[in-house]
Amino acid sequence: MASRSDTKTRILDAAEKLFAERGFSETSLRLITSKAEVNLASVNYHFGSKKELIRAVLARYLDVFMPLATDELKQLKAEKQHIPLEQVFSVLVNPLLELNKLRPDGTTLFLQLLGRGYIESQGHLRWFITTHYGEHLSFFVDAVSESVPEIPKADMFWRLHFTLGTIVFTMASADALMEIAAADFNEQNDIEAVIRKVIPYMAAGVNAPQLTA
Amino acid sequence: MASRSDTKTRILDAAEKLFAERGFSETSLRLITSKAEVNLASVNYHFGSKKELIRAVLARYLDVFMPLATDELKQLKAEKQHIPLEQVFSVLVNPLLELNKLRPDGTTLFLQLLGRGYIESQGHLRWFITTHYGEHLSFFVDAVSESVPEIPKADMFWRLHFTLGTIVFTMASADALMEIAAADFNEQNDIEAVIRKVIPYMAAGVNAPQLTA
DNA sequence: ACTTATTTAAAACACTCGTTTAAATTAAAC
DNA sequence: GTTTAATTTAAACGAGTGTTTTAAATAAGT
Repeated sequence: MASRSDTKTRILDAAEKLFAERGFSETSLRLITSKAEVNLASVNYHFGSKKELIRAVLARYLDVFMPLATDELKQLKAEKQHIPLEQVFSVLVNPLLELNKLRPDGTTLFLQLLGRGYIESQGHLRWFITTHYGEHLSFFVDAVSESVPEIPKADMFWRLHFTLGTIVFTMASADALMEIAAADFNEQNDIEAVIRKVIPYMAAGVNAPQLTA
Repeated sequence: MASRSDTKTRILDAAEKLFAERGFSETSLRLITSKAEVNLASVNYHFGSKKELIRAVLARYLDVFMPLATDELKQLKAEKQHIPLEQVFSVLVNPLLELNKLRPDGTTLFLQLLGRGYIESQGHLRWFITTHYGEHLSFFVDAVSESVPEIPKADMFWRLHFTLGTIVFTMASADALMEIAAADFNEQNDIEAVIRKVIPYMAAGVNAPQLTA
């Protein structure tokens, strides 16, 4: 069983699911390998260490998502010179939904993994993301700044991190929130609905009026 | 050394600092007790278990903060009938800053602990907070709803959780963010400055215009 | 077909964790 | 001052962790 190296894929598939659900440090290699039905040692054989497995799990999505997002943004910038802020954020929706074609629940998994990563990581993941995808990131950040040029760079720094917190936390607990919304308000949401709910919130936040003491 | 039961306090003081810095599950009892200069077993003797220690650390702040916040809000509601949303959020500022009188860096520690709690907790902390301080929480939530009555209950549910994510994430990484802001923008911020930056963001987000596809 | 390299397998290693036990110490009660 | 209770201490327990090692099985190269 487990011919050739779909072992690697089996590990990645099992790992991403468990990582998204319970976080990185709360997920043991033994749990991953038992769910993947592979041998414990194969993780270290194929990935070297748990840290590198975590990076590999994220890279599988980032390698698809980042170029897609950059492409869409470039296309939009070619069409018109000034882009409303909300539209900059909306540029991310399609690339995110593309991930569902990559794997079942790909969008949710990716966003939750990203959330876990930013929350848990003691640097190694932050470092990995910024050094491997830094250009895509700053391209996006620049586009945001151009959309609302009246906001000082320093304030923009803070507001974009607020935004990061908003989506990261929302996605890390998206499953629980969707359940509650279903029970309390008879709202049957999927991840796309949540994304479309959060975008106006973030756009309004980033573009908030200042010095309103 | 460590006469009577300031052992309990020494443990709480050391624990809250470490919990805020590195999270609950990443902080071992051995690290706590060595920083507190007490015996390892004293944690289980005084608190029963690590879980109960975590709850005790949070309760020490919540018991002060929650009544203060409710009082301020009640006072404001007595003064005028309609309160602008931003003012409802601002009600939390003074109670938060009061915590600095309780202990050095009390405000930062509390907010970071709260962030860690909401991120890490597999239920036991969420349960603890809602059952012990649920009345204060819903009193605040109701005040928010009254400030922006045009927003449907279901949308408000989502937006308040977005808000929770914003502050929780911001506070959990506040130290790192303040360092970056100092290096990149020569901004010397303290926790109060960050709070005052985030409030307009959250208020604008909660009050964002709808269906702006 | 035989050899070489790759992959899988089972077991052990070395370590950390929260918790418990039982004895020693300190404080309180009378 | 003696007895009783509360607290501190050192040591061990048992379970779980990521990683390494060694040998067996499988696939590839020639």
